[in-house]
Amino acid sequence: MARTIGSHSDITGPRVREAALTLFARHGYAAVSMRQIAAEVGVQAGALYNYTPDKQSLLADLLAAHMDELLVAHTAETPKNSAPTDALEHFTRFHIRFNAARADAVFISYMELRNLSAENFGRIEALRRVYEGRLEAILRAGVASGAFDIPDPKITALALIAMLTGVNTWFREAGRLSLAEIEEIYWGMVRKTVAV
Amino acid sequence: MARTIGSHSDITGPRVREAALTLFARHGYAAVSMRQIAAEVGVQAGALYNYTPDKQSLLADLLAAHMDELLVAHTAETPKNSAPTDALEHFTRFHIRFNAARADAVFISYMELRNLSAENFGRIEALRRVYEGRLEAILRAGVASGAFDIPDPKITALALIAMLTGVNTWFREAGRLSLAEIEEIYWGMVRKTVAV
DNA sequence: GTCTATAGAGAGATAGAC
DNA sequence: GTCTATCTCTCTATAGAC
Repeated sequence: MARTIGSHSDITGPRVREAALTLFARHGYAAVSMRQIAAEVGVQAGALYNYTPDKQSLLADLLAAHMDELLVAHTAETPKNSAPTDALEHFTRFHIRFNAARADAVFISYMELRNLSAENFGRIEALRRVYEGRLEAILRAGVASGAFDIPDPKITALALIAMLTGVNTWFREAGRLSLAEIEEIYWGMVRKTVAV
Repeated sequence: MARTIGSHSDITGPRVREAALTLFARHGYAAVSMRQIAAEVGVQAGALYNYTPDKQSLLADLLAAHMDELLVAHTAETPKNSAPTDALEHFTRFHIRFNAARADAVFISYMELRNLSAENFGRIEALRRVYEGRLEAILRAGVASGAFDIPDPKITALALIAMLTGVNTWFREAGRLSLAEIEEIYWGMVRKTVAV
């Protein structure tokens, strides 16, 4: 990769995070060296330290940014005051669509938590619990209104999220099913799971 | 850890695999050194090479052994000629119970596939597909008999396995729910998911 | 079968020139 | 802001003594 002398902080910064995300997802955090990331970006390893204090912070920032984006997008796209069934359908479709568009970030969000410091781990986990809490709230509202029959809303929330996130392990753009078809199938399963 | 001079191949071998399993699950394959494994066992790093040709084979053997155990146990414990609903209930309970008892092995089976050579990866994946195929066959039999209503048995098989395996991410022996209660809740969800 | 010692490669991070 | 050079450490794997 060609490079020029001079100032590139506005370009190089995002490229570093992008390269780290891709490489961490493909080979794992511990297996990727700073030199590999630098090579992908087209700089020398030392230059990376203009953008991150160390390797661990690079990972933590990627995970935190992903969780932030998830919560912000979910808030922005969620209609207010929906009936529980509508809210659950929206959550289902949002989750599949959002995660399918960010396969690498979702992957490292599950795989690389153990490589975070205790403090960073706590921060990321708290954000994840907020997201899980939103689904749980939808389920509880549906139970309260009589729309859903669920013995344990917390467990059901975790079970549904695991089921939906599982799409990422096999979904391929060129596969047998389109994302729209997958949304339909999964919404059908979610709907029946909570049905009275 | 104390150690003695002499021959211990029958003891040390299993201890090496045990230590590797625990450490790989806790810190990740790439982050664990042969020295750490040796220290856990109570030998020097060089001695490990009496039990594995290299680090990669150690991982591959752990994953292959886990998948073999899974298929053997599932075959042994599965009643013959069950009605689809009974077979599905058995699969659900078996999966939860088997995986809860082997959290470390399940974890690395999902997390460390990318650290396998292409050949080892193909071998492990084939075993996994056999297991998924058994659930899919149950679902298809239920559709054929009219017991289940499922738009896409392959996708439903993957979705249910993801849901069931998700238990491992939060289940703790000392937690709010016993494994028996969890089995009940999940069987309730599975039953409704496939219901006519 | 395990030890000690080490070869050889590669890691993360820093210093100083430009 | 990036480079080159390097410090210091750790890694996998092997050799040879016991």
